Formats: sequence, structure tokens, C-alpha cells
Amino acid sequence: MTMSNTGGRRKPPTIHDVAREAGVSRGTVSRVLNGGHYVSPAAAQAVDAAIRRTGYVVNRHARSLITGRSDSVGFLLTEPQERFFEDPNFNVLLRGCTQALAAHDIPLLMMLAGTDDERRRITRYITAGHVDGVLLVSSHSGDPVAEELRAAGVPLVACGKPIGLRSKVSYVAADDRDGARDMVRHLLALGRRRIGVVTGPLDTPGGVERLAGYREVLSEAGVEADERLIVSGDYTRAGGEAGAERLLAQAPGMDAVFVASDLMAQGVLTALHRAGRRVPEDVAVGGFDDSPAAVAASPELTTIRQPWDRISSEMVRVLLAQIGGEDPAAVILPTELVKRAST
Amino acid sequence: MTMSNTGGRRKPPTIHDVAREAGVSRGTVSRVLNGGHYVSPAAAQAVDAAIRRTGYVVNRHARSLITGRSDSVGFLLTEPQERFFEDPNFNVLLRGCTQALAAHDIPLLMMLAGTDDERRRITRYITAGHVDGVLLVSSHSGDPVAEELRAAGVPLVACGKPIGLRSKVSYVAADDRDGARDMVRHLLALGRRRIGVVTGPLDTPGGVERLAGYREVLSEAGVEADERLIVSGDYTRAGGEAGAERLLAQAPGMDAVFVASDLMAQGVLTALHRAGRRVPEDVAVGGFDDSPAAVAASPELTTIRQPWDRISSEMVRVLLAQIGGEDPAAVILPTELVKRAST
DNA sequence: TTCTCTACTGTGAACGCTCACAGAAGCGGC
DNA sequence: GCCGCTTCTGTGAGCGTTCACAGTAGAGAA
Repeated sequence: MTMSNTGGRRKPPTIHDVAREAGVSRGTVSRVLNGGHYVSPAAAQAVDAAIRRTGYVVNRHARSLITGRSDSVGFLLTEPQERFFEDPNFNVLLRGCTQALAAHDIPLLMMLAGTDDERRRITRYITAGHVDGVLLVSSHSGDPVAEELRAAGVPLVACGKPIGLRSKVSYVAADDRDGARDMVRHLLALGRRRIGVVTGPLDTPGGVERLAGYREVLSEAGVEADERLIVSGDYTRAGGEAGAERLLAQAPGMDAVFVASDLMAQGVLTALHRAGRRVPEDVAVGGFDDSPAAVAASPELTTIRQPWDRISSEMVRVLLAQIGGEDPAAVILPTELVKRAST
Repeated sequence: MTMSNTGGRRKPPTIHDVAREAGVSRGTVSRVLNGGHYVSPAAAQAVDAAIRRTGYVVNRHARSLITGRSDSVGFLLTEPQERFFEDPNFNVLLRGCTQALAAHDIPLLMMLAGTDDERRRITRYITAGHVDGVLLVSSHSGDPVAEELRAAGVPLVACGKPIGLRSKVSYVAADDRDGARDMVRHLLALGRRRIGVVTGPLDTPGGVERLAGYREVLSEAGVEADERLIVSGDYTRAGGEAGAERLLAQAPGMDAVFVASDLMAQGVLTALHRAGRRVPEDVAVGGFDDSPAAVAASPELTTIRQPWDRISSEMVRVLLAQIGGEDPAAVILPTELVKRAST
């Protein structure tokens, strides 16, 4: 009964083959596979050896069919994908989540819900139980998908604090407000007093929180607030450029700018350069993110580093806990001021 | 028999429920689900209605268990992940593949094989039949993983032409050589004659092919070859900078450079600027990729656009064909010259 | 009428696993 | 001896689907 090796794939060994090979029953093999409780050392060893000899790998479909779990997790990206897909942080996050899940032998399923059609398909897919939980990456949080999935009882962890949701949603986020405070304190320590800010979109938690941190520190320091020093941006390079121009027009005496993202900060640098302002001599510029854009800029950007590697591992940790039955949780992680040439 | 809606997930309807609801047998429902052949219009309609009423979604695990297919595909990234994860093209590719697969209702599983450990785990996972096929993104192609998977009979499509593989591997690639030819012809048409080149790594197909295109056009045009005009780079910004410096030292009379990637071209611009050469007046600079770096550069880069969206959709098409039993195939897609300010 | 062919439908078996349960074996205490 | 308890093992059932097969009904041909 020889079988050709080329072309077709050979039928893989089953738990039954392993049991026969090890001289035990299916049940015993299954117990070894799932933690090894109530198995004699001799049996466990025989099974391990048989698994190695036969090259057995568990059939996840058969397992899932009976357990009801899929042992897989969705990585869901909603809404304006362009913004994310150009964001290098997205890559770090994706990689971190994939690796953290791999350590638990859980595959990550990529899901994009840009259009309404996709959103419906994916919601259906998820609520049908094809994944055990969802890692949600959404920009304008307050996402309807999150609400819907939570209502269906799907374990869910968002990246960044969701705002305006009624149901309780787990999330992991960097401490945006504290990062902003650090940056503005740094600018104050350099002797700057007319500090402008280009915020992120104010329907995002990052936009709101970073601005709040800015206001807090200035008010603590007794610097009078000046709304002309505050403009809002959209996290794009062009938005940063436009924001800086507006600031220069409204508040020519500005001696520093806190920009809510590195990409926007690049635009700010361009605009300042064009206006003949030297950085950092005339105007100090602080970014946020510590993205590759920060070191690509000239001068290199002082910025706030978000702990993306920890964010991803925490997201996975919280999600798995929730799948295991624990309650939703929020995790806020500290940021770090990275000093470079622009301040 | 009411059931709490909050908290636990309700047990989903099965094909049996649908059959009962529609007044037909499981077999008929299954036939409707899988193409609807040999089903009367009346029955098909009744089943469709029942599916809608019950909110039935097929249990993929049960299906996979019996069909032996997983109806899922792996997106495998091997080796130096850093290079890829910083490459915006990676994002476009990932998104394109995800969407193209979604159209066939096939989930994409993210797989990273950076370390040897991961490589082993993933090879095992794949050959165990947990995915039906693999989309391979590998830098230094000639990848051992590709060979191993092909040997195991796993359908596989590589992004970019694999080199030095014994087994026959499908691939989809942009026409690197032709793109290079277009760029060099463009530089010649501008009257440039001392045209330098910063190549990609010469163990990658892109590195080899783009250099070949350069040589071809110059020899066709009767321009004498000068090895001092050729330096090799590594696709990084710093590598581009170093390459340009070497070119300026070896061939000061150079009036154009063809750079094998936009990121390197940014470095080239920096070096030229430092050396006091004006772009494009003194030295014209052509890039490759049309990445965001191309428009971020100043002056904006003339470059070669690779059709990433088509590359991803073709990869999926070829892979699905191969899963369907067709032979491995190679697809080469045309590139496009994008003229901007640097030439 | 009868036979054949096509279009359609229902049924049991099987996919590979886990789970619940029953039972065996060993041990100590009465 | 019997009992209970713990540790370990094997067995049958069943998860939700597809597939092969058997069977029915109706149309058309002989």
C-alpha cells in the first residue's frame, strides 16, 4: 500500500493512530494533549514518544467542533483604513499581537471592515463564533461595531480608549494625557512660554486627551491660556503644515509647538522652515508617537514614545483573560519622553 | 424556555434547525449552501427563507472536518521582519490580500516566521493542513520555507520571483527589469549620459533585475558601461546615503542616478544636497516603488510605481487556482513611470 | 403500458476529537 | 474481609457538517 509522495498530501495521523502506537486509548492521548492531568507518567511518556514518531498534530476543526471554541482571534480594523495602513504603529501593533498570540498557539485572523458591506459580513462572521474574541483597532472610537459585538457577548479589547460607548469595553491605551503633560513640561523647562498645540482629531481619544494634558500643565504653571495657540489637526502631514500656518498667523510670537503626532510634526517643520523660523532656536517642536517619521525629520524630533510592544501584549493578555471568563478591564500604560534635536 | 440575552452566547442554529424550519432534509439545505445544484426552486427558496429567519451561519469547523479543507489561507512573512514592517508596501499588500480573500469568504491567517523556532512551529502548522495554501512574503527569496512547503505539497504563491529554488513555485511580481528600463530610458531622454545606479541587495530578485534593466538600456543606447557608476545598497535610507557618497567619489561627473528604492533615494537626495549638487539641475534622481517616501522627499521623486493592488489580487487568484488543482504559475505585472520633480 | 433517464430528496455513515461516565487498581482504615 | 477514596484508563456518544447512496416522481420514448 505505497503512496506517491509527490503531488497529493498524505493523510495525516489521527489521535487514534497515536493511541495505537502508544498502546493506550484515545482518551489518554487526549488527556496528555490537554494538560496531562490524571495521566500516569509512564503513559504520558509513551504518548509523547508516539506523537513524535507519528508526527501527529491535533486537528483543530475536530476539536473546535466539540469544544465550541475556535481557538483563534480576530484582528479587526474598522473604518478609514488608509490612515492606519500608512501608520507604522499599525505594523508594530499587528506584529506584537501576532507574536503574543502565537505564544499561546492561537492564530490571528485579519479582518477589515471598511465598507458597510464588509462590516455586516464580519459582524456576522464573528458573532457566529468563528473567532473566540476580537482585537479591535478603530480610529474614531465609539465604534458601532464594538457596541454590536459586546451586545452579542463577544470578548473584545480595543486599542485606545473607546469614547461614548454604553457597554463596557476592555481597552489598552498609552497614557496620552500624561505623555502630553511630559512634553509640555519639557517645553516649559526649556524656558518657552508661548506654546502652541496642533491637536489630533477631537473625536478621537488621543486628540482629546493630549489636548487636556497640554491645558493642565499650562494652567498648573500659571501660564495664561490663549485659544489662538490651539489649532486642531487630522494626523496627516498636510494637516500639520496647515495647522502651523494658522498658528503662525494667529500667534506670531509662538516659541514652541506641541504637535499631537510625528507625521503632523513633519508638516509643522516644513511650514516653520518656509516661514523662516529656525528649529529649535526660534520655535521648539515636540511630536508624539516616536514613529520612524520622528528620526526621518530634520531636525530629528523630540517626541513621546508609546509602548506599542507592551500595548499589543497587554491587549492579548486582557483578551485571553476575558475569553477565559474574566470581566472587561482597562489598562493604561506609561509613555516616555524621547529628547532629540527639535527642542 | 427563555434564555438570558446578556452574558453567555446563545447556542447558534444548526443545519438541522434550518431543515426543520424549511420542511426539507439536511441534505437539501447542504446542497443549497454549496451551489444549489440538484435543488428545486421551491426548496431553494424555502431554505433561503429559513436561513434568514433563523440567522443560520455555517459551522466551518464541522464542514472542514469532513471536507478536509480549512477554507483559510496563511499570510506568511519570513525573515527580517523589520524591513517589511517598515515598508508601506507591506501594508498595501496585506490589505489587498485580505480583501481579495474576503471576496471568496476565506479568512487570512497572519503568520510570522522570524526565528527558527517560529519557522518550525509554522511549518508544522501549515503542513498539518490548518490552512489550504500560503501567500509568502519573503525578502531574500530562495527561502528554505518555500522549498519545504512545496515539498509537502502545500499550495504556495510568493510575492516576487524566488531565486535558487529547485521546486516549482508560483509567484507574482512586478516587472522589475522593465521598470528599470523605463526609468533609465527616461533619464537618457532628458539628455543625461553619466547615469549612476544604487542597486538593491543582489541576493534579491529586485536587486538583480533592476540592475539588469539598467545595463540593458545603456548598452542598447550605446553608452559605454562604467563600473564606477554602479554601487549596491540595502534598501535603507542610510544605505542610499552611503551609496551616493561612493558614487560622488568614484564618478564626480555623474549627472543622474537611478536608485532601486524610494527609501534609498531619500538618502541619495540627502547626500547630494550635502555635496552641493542641485536636483534635478545637476543630478537627476529616479527612485523605485512609489512609496509615500517618494512624495515626502524634496524634491518629490520621479519613480516607478509597482501595481501593489494588482499584485495582491493576482497572488490570491493564483493561489486559489492552485488550491483548486491547477499547476503553479508565474505572473509578471507591468510597472508605471511616475514623473515628479526630481528628474 | 413499461422502461429509461433525469431531476430531485432523504438517510445513514463518517470526519477526529472531547467529554462524561463507568470501571479498574492500589491503598489505607475499620 | 469490606469499604471508601484517589488515581488512572477505556468506551460510547455526540459535536455539525458533507458525501455516497438509495429511492421517488415525472417526463419522454418505445
